[in-house]
Amino acid sequence: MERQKFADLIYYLVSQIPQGKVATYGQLAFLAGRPKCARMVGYVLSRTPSFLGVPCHRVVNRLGCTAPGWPQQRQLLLAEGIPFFNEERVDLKSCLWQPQQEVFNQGGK
DNA sequence: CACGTGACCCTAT
DNA sequence: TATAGGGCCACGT
Repeated sequence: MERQKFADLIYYLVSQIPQGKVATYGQLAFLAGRPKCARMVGYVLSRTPSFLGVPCHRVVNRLGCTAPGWPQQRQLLLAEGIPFFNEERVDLKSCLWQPQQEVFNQGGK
């Protein structure tokens, strides 16, 4: 089941997003080896059972907009200290997760 | 099988 | 930064 593997990978990647940081759908799609499947990432996350404990609230679109129809996401992000420009947008400039940082950490920078 | 939809993204203006 | 148009992929009808 490629799709299930894709979903698992997305869940894994999202779970790696540190608190106080956010990632974009395109970013996750790229990391999952499917740069053109940002929509799939959104689809997968939209159907992610809460019992999996995946912090999907740390995922926003490339403009920093929170998911439509899910106002709670904003509160969750605010609770982690993520600054908002307005009701729908976060300040990606200062909160965007940069996976390479993790690589550097592991490599012993 | 065709068509519409969606928690998206890229390029051009 | 905002809008408009096109592309992508999986799913439901």
